[in-house]
Amino acid sequence: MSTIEDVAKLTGLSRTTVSRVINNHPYVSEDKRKLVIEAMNKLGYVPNSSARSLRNQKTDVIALFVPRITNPFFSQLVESTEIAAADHGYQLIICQTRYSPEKELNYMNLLKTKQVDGVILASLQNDWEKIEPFLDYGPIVLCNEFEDRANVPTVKLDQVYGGYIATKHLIEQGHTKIAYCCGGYRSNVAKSREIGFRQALSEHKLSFDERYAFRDAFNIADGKRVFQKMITLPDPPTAVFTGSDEVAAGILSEARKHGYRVPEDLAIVGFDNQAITELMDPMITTVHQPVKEMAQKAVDIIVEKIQSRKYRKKEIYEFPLQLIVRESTVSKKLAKA
Amino acid sequence: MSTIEDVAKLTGLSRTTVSRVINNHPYVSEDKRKLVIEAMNKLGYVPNSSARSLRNQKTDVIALFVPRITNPFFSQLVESTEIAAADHGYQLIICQTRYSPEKELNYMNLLKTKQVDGVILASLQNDWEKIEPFLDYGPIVLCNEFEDRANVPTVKLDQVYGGYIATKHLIEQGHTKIAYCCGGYRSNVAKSREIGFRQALSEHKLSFDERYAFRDAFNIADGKRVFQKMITLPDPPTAVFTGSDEVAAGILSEARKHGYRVPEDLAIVGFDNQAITELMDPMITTVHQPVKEMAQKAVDIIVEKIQSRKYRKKEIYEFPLQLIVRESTVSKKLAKA
DNA sequence: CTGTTAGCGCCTTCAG
DNA sequence: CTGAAGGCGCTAACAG
Repeated sequence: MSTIEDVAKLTGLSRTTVSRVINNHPYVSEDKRKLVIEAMNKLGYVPNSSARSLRNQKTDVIALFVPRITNPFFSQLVESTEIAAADHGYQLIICQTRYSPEKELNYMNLLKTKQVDGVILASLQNDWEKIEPFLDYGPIVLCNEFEDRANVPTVKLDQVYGGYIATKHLIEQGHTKIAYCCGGYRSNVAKSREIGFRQALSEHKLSFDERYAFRDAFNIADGKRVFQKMITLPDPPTAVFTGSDEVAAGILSEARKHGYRVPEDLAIVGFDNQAITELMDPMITTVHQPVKEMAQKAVDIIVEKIQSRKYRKKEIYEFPLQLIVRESTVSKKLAKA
Repeated sequence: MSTIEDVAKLTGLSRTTVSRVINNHPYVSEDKRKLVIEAMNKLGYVPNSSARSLRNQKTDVIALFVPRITNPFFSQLVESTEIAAADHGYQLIICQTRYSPEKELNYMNLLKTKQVDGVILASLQNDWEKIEPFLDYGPIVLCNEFEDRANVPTVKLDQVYGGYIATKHLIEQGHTKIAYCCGGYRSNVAKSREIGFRQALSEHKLSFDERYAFRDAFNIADGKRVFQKMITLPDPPTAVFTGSDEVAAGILSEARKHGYRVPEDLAIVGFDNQAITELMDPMITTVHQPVKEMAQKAVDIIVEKIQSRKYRKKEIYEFPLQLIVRESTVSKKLAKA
């Protein structure tokens, strides 16, 4: 466990000079530089990062908050964020809030204790007022999730539009009884999709039926459960808009089990364009989200904020969403015609 | 950004006493303790973690190496590891090697620079000889992946048995032409499964047919590709053993597209027991891996090693695997009978 | 171009 | 029960 001092001694130079070599400073003669590098190799010397962090007041680590990493949307986000962060020389700490405000707040202390240089929030469990004070300690960037009151950079997708195009597509297939099936009461992502959903409805003189609304569907099991409930309804819907491909797949699988034909008896549209959509039979119509671009942008921004040290400015970066029509909404014969 | 000094001044006490309060030391009078806590709250004081790390020679961070986090097996592993780590008061840094030995080696420097207290390797891209020297700097635990020459704790699953039971099951369904379709030439996980595969074969007087072997299948697209190749074979297999549910799903989906009936024309067995196996039609027979238990154990061990400072002892912890029979290997009528 | 010096914020002997 | 002082390893003035 050699230190800079050891290298200095071995070369007969000062710690300063060694430090200069480490940090690629100019004004070091070529021969001394070589001498130092040689000594570092001989000793297997590597700078201690805690010492550097303490001295430089930065850790080169950022934290990414997600509810659960096993949600494929978020694992994609984590993957892309990790790659983008590594490109900038940053390590990534994963914080799974598991939808708990307490856990989220607790992880926020990473910023206060200076264990990370910045935080990317891909989900938000607390009121913004609880989060805002942490801006005293470092930058926060919202990525995916968003919040009107948040005075920070936000990288998001146009979820209203996403809800809109998916629903409009369903309406254009002739459906009038369309269920709404999303997850998260407090999430603005879900709220926006609902706005888009309602917008498409009202544009076509259809009204929102609260009996068709399910707002607690996150995963496959939820999808199955929702299907069960739906079919017990007096006048069941003929189509369903969902907030994730997992939910859509759950509904689809349960529908199949009950002998329902998709899309003839029930049309289903998913969200995220996960791999599963192309695996299911029928393949699931969905909304593609440019996760990679969003993650990349979020990292670019937080890196920039870490340097500029201006944290409290609201800037919105919005990426477009795209409907991908497959078989779960359009009967195969028609689609192939 | 207050420091311990600020708290000391505000209370009129010394830094030492404040430090004692922070670290729950005994021998601090109750009133002074309260005084300090009050002052900390007033100032919003939180200890600086870089300074603590430097002083204490530990970071309370561990690194987890995975090839890619979007592989559902690994995202499950990450999820469980993060939770277990948090329970022990550790943060988790994610290192995606993307199957690159260089990236892996590069991330290993986290140990050398003392940015992390320990490393959990869930995959291994380098020869052990390249990894071993890092044991000078901290503990390494193998989790999932393993290696004979590795002189470190290893938490693994009985992959030989996994390959064996899956293959045996296929044979018992009457198959004699069984394809082997796994990922990773260097991975001992894959190698072990092949051993189990061959073992089942030879126990039933069947021989391994190299034409039926595909060792570069990792994901859905690979599965599709493999199916295409398989059906062009002169005497194509009637069953296929795969190393992951994604590959199995890819094969299944492609088979369906080509009008093959599963399991009648082609029986398929997956690996991992991912959610997708119950979503596909037919549902996929697979091998369940107790990921959560494995992750939990790996964290327990690395935490213990960090404390004990003995890194170079080989210990094997093996968890059992379990065959889960579904529809992709047993025709529905029979299964329901 | 190189070295001396003073901390970054914290904890831990060692003395009271 | 409390405090003074040194140092973890590194870098950035400030002098030469």
